[in-house]
Formats: sequence, C-alpha cells, structure tokens
Amino acid sequence: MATPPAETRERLLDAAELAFAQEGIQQASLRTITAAAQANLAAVNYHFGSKDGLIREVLQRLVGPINAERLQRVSDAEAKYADKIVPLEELLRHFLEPTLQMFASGRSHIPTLISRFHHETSPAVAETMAAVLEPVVGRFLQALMRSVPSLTIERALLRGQFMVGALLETLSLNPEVLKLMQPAGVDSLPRLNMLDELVTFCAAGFRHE
Amino acid sequence: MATPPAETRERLLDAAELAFAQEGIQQASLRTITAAAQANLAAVNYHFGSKDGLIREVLQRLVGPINAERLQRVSDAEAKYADKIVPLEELLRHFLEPTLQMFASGRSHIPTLISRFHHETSPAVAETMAAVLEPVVGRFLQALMRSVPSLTIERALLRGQFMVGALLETLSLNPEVLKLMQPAGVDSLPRLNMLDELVTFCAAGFRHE
DNA sequence: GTCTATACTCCGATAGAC
DNA sequence: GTCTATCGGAGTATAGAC
Repeated sequence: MATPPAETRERLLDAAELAFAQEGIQQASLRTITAAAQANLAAVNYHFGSKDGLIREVLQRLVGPINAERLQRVSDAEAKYADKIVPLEELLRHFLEPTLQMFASGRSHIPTLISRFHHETSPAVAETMAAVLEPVVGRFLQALMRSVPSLTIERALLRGQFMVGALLETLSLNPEVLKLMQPAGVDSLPRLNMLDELVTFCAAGFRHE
Repeated sequence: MATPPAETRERLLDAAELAFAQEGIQQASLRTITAAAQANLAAVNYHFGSKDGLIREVLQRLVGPINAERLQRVSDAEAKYADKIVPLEELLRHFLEPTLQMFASGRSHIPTLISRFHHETSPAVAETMAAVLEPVVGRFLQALMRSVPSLTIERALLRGQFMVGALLETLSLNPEVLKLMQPAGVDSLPRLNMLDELVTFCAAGFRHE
C-alpha cells in the first residue's frame, strides 16, 4: 500500500493547486502540473477529462469547505440568538474568517489562489464559482438585512461587493505590506489583526446612513 | 493623410487594449492583436520590442492620465482649503472618480482592463504598476492622515487597500449586478450612484474608532 | 488504470526581402 | 517601416501499449 493508485488523483489536485497559485490558472501548463505530481502527462485527461475539468475540481475542493463552514457558522449564530438577529460584527466575522484562516493553514499559496479564482473570467471558472457562491450569498444577504434593518436590498448587494473586494485585496497583499501590520514576527499574527480591521471597516460602512 | 505611417502604433495600442480586456493580458495573442489592428505580426516587435513592451505601453497610456488627474485634483483641493486639510469625503472622491469616470467614457472595456492590470502578477505588469502608482499612493496617504488625524500609518495603508479592493470589485461587476443599481436604464447613471456609495462606505470605514 | 509516444495547433520572436 | 516566411518551443489532447 505504498502508492495506491487512487493517490494519483490527489497528487494532481495538489500540484495543480500550487501551480495555479504560482503561475496563474491559465498560464500553468499540464506539463508542469503532471511533472510536479510525478504523474504522466496523460493523467490529467484521464482523471478530469480536460484542463477545465481539473480547474473545476481544484476550485470545488478549495471553496466547498470554506462555504460549508460559513453556512454552519451562520446557522449556529442564528440558533444562539433566539430572535434570529445576529449582531453585524459577528455576522461579518462568520463570513470573513473562514477565508482568512487560510493564511494560517500552512499552505500559504491558498490566499493567492482564491484571489485568482475570483478574478478569472473564463466560463469554466466563472460558472463554477457562481454556482458555488450562490447559496452563501443568498444566506448572508438575508441575515445582513436583519442585522441592519435600514439597508435596502440594492445597498446590501453593493456593499457586499465592496466587502468582498476588500477581502480579496487583503488576500493578494504582498508580503512587504503584510509585515507592516504585525509588530512581532509570527506569521499567523497578521491574520487576527486583519480580520478585526476588515470587520470594523466593513461594519462601519454597512451601518452608514 | 488618409493613413500616415505613425498611426500603426496607435492602432496597435487600441487593438491591444481591447484584446487584453476581452481575453486577458497573457491570453491575448499578438496574432489576434495585429490582425485587429490591420497590421503585420512583426509590427509589435518592431514598435515595442516584445509583447511585454506592448503591455507596458498600454498600461502607461491607460493609467498615466488617470493618476495625473488624481494628483491635479488633490493639489487643487489643498489649494482651496487654506489649512491644507481636505474633508475626507472630498479626498476620497478625488481618488475614486478619475477611475470610475471610465464607465462613462464610451470605451466600456476599460474598467475590466484596469481590474486585470491590478491583479496581474507577471513582473512586467507588477513592476510598471508599482512605479506608476507609487507617487499617487504617497500623496493620498499623506492627505488621508491629515483628513483623519486619529489614523495611524499602518491603519491608513491597510484601509487604503480595502478601498482599492472595493473599487476594483466595482470595476469588474457584471452587468446584471449593475442593472440592480439603477432604476432608469441610462448607462451613465450607475456610475454616479456607485461613486457616492463607494465614498460613503469607505469614509465610514476610515473614520471608525 | 497508468504510461509512452505523438498528433496537431498555436505561440512569440527573428531574418531578410522589399 | 512594413511585409513574408519560418524557427523553435510549448500548449492540450489522443491513440494505443502495457
């Protein structure tokens, strides 16, 4: 059982994840990916049908758990508050933290990759991304308008876009800027600050007027 | 003077701008661009040395005027306020509006292209972008900390990143979301709303605490 | 189920005629 | 300054052996 055949698929996904983050999703070649995975060039086509199939699979494996955690946390929070109204800051935290946790996951290329997926315009990525995000967006919009009763639906949508933009920009921050944020040198420290900063910035924006 | 030879360079830049926006900067091929510009494949190499040279030239031609307008508007505003303290909302407006005006410029692909340039990680783009943005960022940070005296430099930098993220996300909004923002059907209308929405959202965030 | 070998297309860049 | 022709290489995908 040193190298069971089922592992090839996982090695390909891991290698693709890293290559997509480092070189770009479209730029990374199947030759690079299969070489890094110590698999044959034909393996991608065998396991995923095409490069688009591989891309879709990497995306779902990455974003699926994040969104599942988001939904779980909102459900827990709503259960905790009997009136179903979750304080705004807490709600934003449940949306933002599952993504920001990736900074501390040890797989430091993940934030870059999430940013790349969000800004990719190819149909394969855009459609999969929309399908994966749709339930989460609906759920949070609903909760958001309960937390801030004065919000109209248009404003909630637009400001939600602003928040996502701020989050994504945070994910692609270069290391030099990151260093500015942390007095000490621990790598997992800025994430905490960043989460608090993002939450207070966006909460103020959501509440305005 | 129907087609003076000097025009080829301009046609190449225009064609590249459109192709970069529609297909992606790395994905767009010189063959597509030169065909659209009704020029020869070798023309790009002759006029710009390489594809990277073309990319840099498109970027500078696009972002240069925007940043020049930003600096001019800040200078005008600081001259208007004798104490050199510009109200926060006005300052943000001077930073955001030159970019958002691109929605009404008739060249509707420009917002997408700006977003692409910002998220591109190739050295040719990243270095040029950093060089072009550096003076503007410095100038606005300075003004920002005067407009909001309680801001630390680290916070100003980080929140500035949040604002840029929100702006860029706005630039890549898909048309369906855009339609939600405007009751009437005019295409230049959402830009006005969007600017106001961005300014109030970010101003609240900058002022918090 | 996995690999070898290869097919076919397209890329950016250059050499040299005009 | 602009064109034609072509180079060398890399891209994805497939056919067929094992």
